[in-house]
Parts: sequence; structure tokens; C-alpha cells
Amino acid sequence: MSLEKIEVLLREKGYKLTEQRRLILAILQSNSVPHTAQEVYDLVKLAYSNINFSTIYRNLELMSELGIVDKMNLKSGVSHFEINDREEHHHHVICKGCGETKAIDFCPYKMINNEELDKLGFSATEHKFEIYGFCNKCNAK
Amino acid sequence: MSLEKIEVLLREKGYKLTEQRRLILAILQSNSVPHTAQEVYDLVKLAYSNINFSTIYRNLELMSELGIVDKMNLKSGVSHFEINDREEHHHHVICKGCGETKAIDFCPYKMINNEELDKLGFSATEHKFEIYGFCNKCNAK
DNA sequence: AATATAAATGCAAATGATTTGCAAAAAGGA
DNA sequence: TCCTTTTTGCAAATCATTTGCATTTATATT
Repeated sequence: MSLEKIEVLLREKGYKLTEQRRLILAILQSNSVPHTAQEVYDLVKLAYSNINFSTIYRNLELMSELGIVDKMNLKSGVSHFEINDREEHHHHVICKGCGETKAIDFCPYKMINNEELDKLGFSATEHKFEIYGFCNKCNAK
Repeated sequence: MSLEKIEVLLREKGYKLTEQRRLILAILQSNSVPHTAQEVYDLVKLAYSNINFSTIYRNLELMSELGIVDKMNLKSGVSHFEINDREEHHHHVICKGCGETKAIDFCPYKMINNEELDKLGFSATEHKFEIYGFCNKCNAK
């Protein structure tokens, strides 16, 4: 997602594209590896030494609510964040070695029979599908 | 998994099937809803009021390493545990209202074309599929 | 440009989940 | 019974995340 588009998305809801937000986004945009809040904090700190942890958290949370950022629970206890780089809904394969993620087009939700959910008396709003494993770089090692 | 089988698994590694472990397992076996450590603690406490939180955590962790229990990260910040019914692999729908989960039989991984993963140079080891929404109880409110 | 208003930040402290060190208790085996 | 190892309870520590509050900043308005 381009910075302009992101700024529009923010402004639409009355939010501003601040220096801090710009820096957080720059980190997330700089590579396809999802980062923890701690990692984002450390990296932003290099350019903006006064940044505070709560600013990182508040903004990652806000931007994930706005759909600018994807928040994922790759493992227990820590959330990982990455730029939501695609317009279309998609899922990921995630390398357990280096943490790199790649998008896949296949969406299981399109396959699922709504009757099955109805039977459970359940109305769905979101879903998550992730495949874990090793990229060929990490497999080689 | 039967208690006998579990006891064998534990003994093989030099662990014992203690009263506390028995109670934890009883909770997890009593229904198919994954429980948080807190929930397990509360429920075990009813039968064994002296139980300690660290005992719960240590054992859930141990048993999940031994494959007796499945540890899942349904949402950020809390792990959920359930007995590993290794016979049938399954996924869940998760109610955002009350947190209740229900098993679904559909597994998207069976649908996915391995060529697609090969194209990405990726070898898969695990996957996760979860549907979020509201159960009819919570929908009614 | 000065003022008003809402949003955003930094700071410090609080919270919630999970982990750890340690001494005492329980379980086997020799 | 004695010895060794595992397990437990307890208290304190740790780690990730959130919150309240006073101050600063951005933007719109006069």
C-alpha cells in the first residue's frame, strides 16, 4: 500500500500521518518479514530516539484496525505486524526459520460450505489460514 | 487419547502421572473446547484447592511438548490447550463474543495444491485455519 | 498570525500471562 | 530404609501489552 493511500485512509477517519507513524510504516514497508512491536521500536528508535513504546503499540493497533497493517499471532505471547500489501484478501506461508512470509492466493473460506457453519449456529466475520514450514533458503541449511 | 496411553508416554520419558496431572487431563478431556491455563486452574482448583498456577503452566507446557496436549494461539496474549486427538486433525470456529470454540471437520490443507507451495520453494510442516464470528447465543444479544 | 479543538505523544505506572529459583514434599528404585 | 530424581507450592521475576494523564502537535477557524 502506498503512503498516499495510507494517508487518505487515516485522514478519512480523522487521524494524521505523523512523523512517528511514517517511521513505523517505513520499517514495515522495508521488508516482507513481519516484525514484533519490540523490533519496530528498536528500528524506529535509530531514527527517532525519543519514540515511546506506547506510541508503537497504539499505532500498530490503530493501523491494524484500519486494515493498513496485518496483526498476526505467529507464536504464543508476541504479536507480529506487517504491511497489508495487497488489495485482495490473501493468506500466507510463514518460514519457521527466518520468519519470512509469502502470500498465497488460495483462500479456504471460499471453499467452505456455509451450511456447515449454519449447522453450528455460527455467523462468520473473519478467518485465518496460515501454513508454516521452511523456505528453500532455510531448508538448505 | 486414553489415560493409559498418556501414562506410558510420560513414563517413557521418566515423568510420572501425578494427581495434579490427572486432574488437568480430566479437565481437558471432559469437553472438546480448548481451555486457557486460567480456566484449567479454576476448574482443577474445585477438586484440588491447593493446586498452584505454576503447576498448571509447567504441566500444560510439558504435555504439549510430549504431544499429549495441543497448544494453540487462538488470540493474542493467551494460549489455549486441548487434548491432542491425534486421530482426527481438525480446526475451529471461534466466537468473538463468548470465546467458545467448536470444531469443524473441513481442512483446507487437503485442498491446497502442493505445486503452489513448491512454486514458492516452500516445504510445509503445519498449518492453521480458524474462523472467527459469533455463536447464535452471542448473536442474539 | 493567533486561537480553539481534537488528536497524538511521552512518561510512568498498571495489568495480565507466563516463567523462574528455591526449598520442601512425594515417588520410585536400590 | 536410604538415596536420587521428579514434582510441587510459593513468591518473586519477567515479558508483552495497555492505560491514565499532562503536555505537545497538527489542523481548521477566526
